Amino acid sequence: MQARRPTIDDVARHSGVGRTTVSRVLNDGPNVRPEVRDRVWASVRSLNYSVNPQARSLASGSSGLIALVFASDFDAQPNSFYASALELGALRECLVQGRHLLTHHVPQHSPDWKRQVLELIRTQRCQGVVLTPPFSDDPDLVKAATAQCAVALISPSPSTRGLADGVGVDDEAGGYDVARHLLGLGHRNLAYITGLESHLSAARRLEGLRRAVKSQGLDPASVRVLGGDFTFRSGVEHTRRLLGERSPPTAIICANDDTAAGALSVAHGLHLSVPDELSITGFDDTPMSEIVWPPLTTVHQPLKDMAGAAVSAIARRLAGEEDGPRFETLPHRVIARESSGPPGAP
Amino acid sequence: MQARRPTIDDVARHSGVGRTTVSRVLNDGPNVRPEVRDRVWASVRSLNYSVNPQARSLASGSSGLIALVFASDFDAQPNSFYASALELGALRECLVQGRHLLTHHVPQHSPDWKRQVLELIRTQRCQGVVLTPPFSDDPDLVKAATAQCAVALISPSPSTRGLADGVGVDDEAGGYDVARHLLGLGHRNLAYITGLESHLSAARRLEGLRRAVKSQGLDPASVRVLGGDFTFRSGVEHTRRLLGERSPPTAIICANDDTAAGALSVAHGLHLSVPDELSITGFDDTPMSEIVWPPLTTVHQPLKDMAGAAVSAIARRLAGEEDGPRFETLPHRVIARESSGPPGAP
DNA sequence: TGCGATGCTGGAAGCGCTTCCATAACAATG
DNA sequence: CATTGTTATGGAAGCGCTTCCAGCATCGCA
Repeated sequence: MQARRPTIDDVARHSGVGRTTVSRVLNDGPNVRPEVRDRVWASVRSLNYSVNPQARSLASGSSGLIALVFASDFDAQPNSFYASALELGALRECLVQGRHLLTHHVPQHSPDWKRQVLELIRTQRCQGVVLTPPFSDDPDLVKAATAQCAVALISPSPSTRGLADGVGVDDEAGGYDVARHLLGLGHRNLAYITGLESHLSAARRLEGLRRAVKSQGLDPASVRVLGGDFTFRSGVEHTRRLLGERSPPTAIICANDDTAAGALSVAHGLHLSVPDELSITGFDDTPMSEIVWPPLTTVHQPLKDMAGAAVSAIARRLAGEEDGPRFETLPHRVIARESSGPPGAP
Repeated sequence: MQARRPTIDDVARHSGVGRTTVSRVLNDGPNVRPEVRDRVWASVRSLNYSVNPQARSLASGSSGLIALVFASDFDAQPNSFYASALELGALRECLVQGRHLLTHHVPQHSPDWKRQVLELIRTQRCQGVVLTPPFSDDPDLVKAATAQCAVALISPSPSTRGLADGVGVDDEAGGYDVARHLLGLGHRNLAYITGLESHLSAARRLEGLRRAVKSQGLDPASVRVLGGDFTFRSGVEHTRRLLGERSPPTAIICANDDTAAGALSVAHGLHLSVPDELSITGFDDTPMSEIVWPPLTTVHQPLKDMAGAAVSAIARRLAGEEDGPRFETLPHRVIARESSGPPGAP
């Protein structure tokens, strides 16, 4: 498509220095006189030179690649807002770190998903991998990945926190906080639609919820818990079931915004007024929570920052600046919107 | 992190053949006896060898990289469902083609966005680039990109169709079809909230809309048109304005699902019943259209397939199998859901 | 039986970089 | 002024592949 591109040797010749010196300049290395440095940069500009990343990777023995792995089928719609937010955050930090991001979606229901993740790392020579839930909760996978490259986990459960660096919010506290919010509004009859069983951070939210209920002097066992899977559909199904019960809950806490949107949709279908007849809350504060009607009360998670922090943890580790696995807790907060209100209001 | 990985020479030694032969086997080249081929594959497996992609790129002089470029700020929420669907489709096809995808988000409001896109292609040695709207509508950018690598456009307007391969639906027909749907329900007072001005395919939808209106014997000029920008927010603002008019439209056609969600949200806020008092339609059929209440009538676009087709067009072109720029039209269809109905119904 | 055509194979030369190491220039020390 | 460091610099050896090309069997056909 075009003429031969200039190489480092062209730059060296053009600026009258050795190839090694050019390399030093390009990599901000030491021991180059300022005037030489300037001369080299001038040649780079005048030749419109840019380093060949492939050659650099080969020579330096490091690919610069960081994989971001999602558990989602190619054919199903992934939890787009969640995934996009993480991807954007990771992308931005990779730019800063001069690394490349390799986004990958692994069908979580395929029998060999672990192998697929590990193969990706192996064949692409990834130097780091960011695992998202529920992959970040799987000790086997995390251990195997750690043997191959630097690993950072998004919202890992306690079972994997000791195995690799991680970032996330305090899920238990998040669950506690939404529950307190609802209890404070006067709700006494709560239900929780969980995420996938394998996704332990959704389970931690439940623990927090129970703690809040107990702190109110209520029986934690009175909270109905239904096993969802983070999808809109599971919100629909479980909400239908809940509202068909003899004494339906006055508030449904959902493990994420998608599920809450499903719950909301059922309420609309039954002509229930939200929040007057039913309060519904989500989790994550994805844009979806402002798109549905009424806007969702939810727990904000700084997803982009989390992904960025994961990438920079990997970068630090590759630079040898870390010792033991470290978990970084980012702040969450309850965002009260219109989907929650006092129970039994007119 | 681990011992030296086996190289092609290790495989050659292990299977007792020359390095060249191994390379031939790995690349499915001709002129290798079946028994030798088997022997080499056996060695590959037993050594757990995998090609070093960096070395391969350098030696073959081709990076295998295809860039997927979106116009969106890192800090703003992109149109996630739209972007995710395209990314997934591109990702899958890249897997098939043995290429790598480089997703990139360029702030469309930065002054040098064109340069940014071209720099990405240049510095990363991309062999192909998939441009999404509104980048796919910019003749300058498309021309410049074509000079550097293979280009495929998502939903290009007529102004860029001749410049590079493209895929998309027939936007004009899509606009025509939703409009016919609404006219068929009895609506006579329509409004259209467009996408960004720079996004010409949204303008084509308007042309179709006008054609439908005219075919009904109405004055195309009677259709109110407001200049949105594809965001939820613009749906909110313009719908507020429209509903504040003396004779508000009975149906609002939005340039995409996000905008329609915004319109829906205003209707809810005003306690307007949708579709009885106001019909609202979207475009794209992203999952969002099933998440909002009531579910959106919208025009389905096969986004994943479009992205896949774009990648494979690039692959064909790189293989030298193409001649002139070709535009591939994929089928669209109106998905009638509950957000549209006869006007003025009880 | 002879001889060009064809099939199979491997040696060797790169691809464009980083990095080890030797060398040169110069400053600092006794 | 000789000696030891320190700072700059470039030569050369790879990194792990692909690919050109030469070499040798083998084959078909006259």
